[in-house]
Amino acid sequence: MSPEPAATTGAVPRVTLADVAAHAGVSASTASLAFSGSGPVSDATKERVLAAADELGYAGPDPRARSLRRGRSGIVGVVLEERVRAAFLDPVKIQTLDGLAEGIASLGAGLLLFTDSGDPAAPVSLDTAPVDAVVLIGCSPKFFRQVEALQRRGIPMVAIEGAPGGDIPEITIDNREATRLGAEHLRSLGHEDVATVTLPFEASRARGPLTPEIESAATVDTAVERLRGARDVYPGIRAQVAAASSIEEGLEAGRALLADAATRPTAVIAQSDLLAAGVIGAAEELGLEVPRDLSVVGFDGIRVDGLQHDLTTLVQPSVAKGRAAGEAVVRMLSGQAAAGTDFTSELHVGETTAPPRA
Amino acid sequence: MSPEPAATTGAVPRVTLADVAAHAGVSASTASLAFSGSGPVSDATKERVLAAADELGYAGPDPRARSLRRGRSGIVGVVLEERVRAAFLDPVKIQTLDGLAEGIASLGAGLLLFTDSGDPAAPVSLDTAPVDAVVLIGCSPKFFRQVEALQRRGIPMVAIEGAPGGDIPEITIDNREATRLGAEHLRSLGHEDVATVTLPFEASRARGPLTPEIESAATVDTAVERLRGARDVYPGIRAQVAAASSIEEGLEAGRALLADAATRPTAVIAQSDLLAAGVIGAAEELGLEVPRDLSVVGFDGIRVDGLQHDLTTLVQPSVAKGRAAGEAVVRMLSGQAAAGTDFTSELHVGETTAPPRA
DNA sequence: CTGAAAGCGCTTACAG
DNA sequence: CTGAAAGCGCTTACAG
Repeated sequence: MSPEPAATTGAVPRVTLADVAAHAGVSASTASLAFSGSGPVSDATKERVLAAADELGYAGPDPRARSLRRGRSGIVGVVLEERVRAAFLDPVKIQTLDGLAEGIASLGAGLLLFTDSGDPAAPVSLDTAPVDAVVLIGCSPKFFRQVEALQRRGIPMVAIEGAPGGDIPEITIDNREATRLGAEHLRSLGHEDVATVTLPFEASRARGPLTPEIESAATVDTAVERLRGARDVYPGIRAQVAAASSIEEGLEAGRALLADAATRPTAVIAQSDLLAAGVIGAAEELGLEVPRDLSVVGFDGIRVDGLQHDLTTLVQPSVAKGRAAGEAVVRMLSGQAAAGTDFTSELHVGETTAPPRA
Repeated sequence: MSPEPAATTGAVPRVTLADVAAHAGVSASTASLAFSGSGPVSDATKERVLAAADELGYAGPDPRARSLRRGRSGIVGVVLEERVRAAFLDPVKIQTLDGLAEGIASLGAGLLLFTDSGDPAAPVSLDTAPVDAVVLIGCSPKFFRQVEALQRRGIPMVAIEGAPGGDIPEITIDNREATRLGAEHLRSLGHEDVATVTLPFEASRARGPLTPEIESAATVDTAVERLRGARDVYPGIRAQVAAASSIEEGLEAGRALLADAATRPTAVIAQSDLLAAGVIGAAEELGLEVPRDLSVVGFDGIRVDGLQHDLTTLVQPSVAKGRAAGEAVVRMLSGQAAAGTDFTSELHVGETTAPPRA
């Protein structure tokens, strides 16, 4: 015989606005007004209602009822399509999320995270959650069905880099043009033999030299566009695919690219700052000095924690992207139209690029 | 005269379950059953309802109405008390959040993030959000009022390392004992002259040598407890306070501690792995070799991206903490009692500790 | 400034 | 297996 649980929660007696009104001797309408402050109530009445609430232990209007009645829940959904720990390994995503929080601040709304929980049997379905709007970050078309359902329900949506389908406003950046800028910078320094380390081309995240097969199976636009930008300047550029955006992966790719002195490029275009930091690490392991022996260009413009170099990189407006998405959502919720935005990245010339050794 | 907006959103005509039912020629109850699948409906009827829904463009029951009626919203609130970018700089927090997502997976609930949006005028108030439960991560007592309101409403709460007030189950780890273990390891190797790099002691995040003033104004238990653990073994230990848990801060603190060869300790106890990585970097800058010239102990047991050393550290169960919180929430929501958990960390002896040079 | 009434859209006992 | 009725707890025109 096992003992009964010591105590159960949720046994709090439900007090409703009606109870409070009755206790205060006013109508429910008046009590409601006293709480919302959105109507004319005499101070005396208001105080009486608040006192009654206090006596009964009433904690304010039930958000569920309020949201049904008002048609708004005060919640904005954010879809990430990865596990929390994977999504937040990417500093750009974190900054974007931060900007988003800022962009919707005026709504006083919370951010409801939709991620892969690791339990395939328990998917939180986007379309049974009480959201006022949804922002998709880096999502694949696999959400098409749910996206469609949300659109039918009139829920405003915005996508940040991804192709969720539907006619959803998109927030994008100039991946190709920006990378081309970085490549041109290298060419203007005199580099002829340049290699690139790319982001994964698809979810399976193969690692190694880029093959036509990998390229034709690509689902990640960012990697493809940045590669195009590099090819605009160096058409036959050698490419090494990383399995993720991390220093560790950059190290591995860097080793693969730099190990053989005979085939060693004089410069590397990394598709992210983390990858660039790894490439620099690999160079240092081999006794190479950056930028004297190897030039390295990154992408993102984040501060890589612990990296001592001032990295030459394409600075993308990560926070602004999120904020723009948030502002678009706010606009749509107020009944206005909202369009996407295509942001521009800037070349920051730091101290990791220089002319090649003669 | 400015032009009208091109198009407004939200103009979708609202289709309700009643419309669908009418269209299918059944009652609302039956239509409801057809969607929820929780009652006996003939296949023929079900199909008719679904077909009607399709024709009318009905995307399924409105989550707001459903949550009012059912008394559950399917949302678990997570309070972080920082900006998104600050909170997610900490790998331990990310892992904890990941574990939490896992722990509540069976609920099929989403995680509603409450963070500082940067806009003080627009605080998302915890107590007007439709949450079924709330998990506080590293929160200060400043939430006491809201916490109380939630308790009055019978909303289950769990705290992970923090002192939100109230009689909320807490998930904690053995900060003091674990650090003591690390210190004992150093002592057993023969170290006499040991210093420590601590986490911030309060929100203002002063940086520099630890003073009695800083210590007495401490609000962050973690830093205090880990310091105590170090003092259990090295009572007069010299302490340098970092302004955050990062490699960069570890570098700074490391430089301060190691620059002067005359006062240089033979070992450093860092209160986080990121700080430890920074201390190692500082040592290497000075031409010191780890562990030959300096032993370094970390805390957390995360993989520091790009760190080449196998760090000696106290491995805390970050993911398990989150999962435990999630499971406690699930239990409470099913009406059972839930207690807190105090987790134990383990000493991992890597390759960054060795006997001091003779 | 206050109250009576309707209704937000759904689900759930309860009959049949 | 299906339907009629009540009600989740609130807010909002509408009268007064």
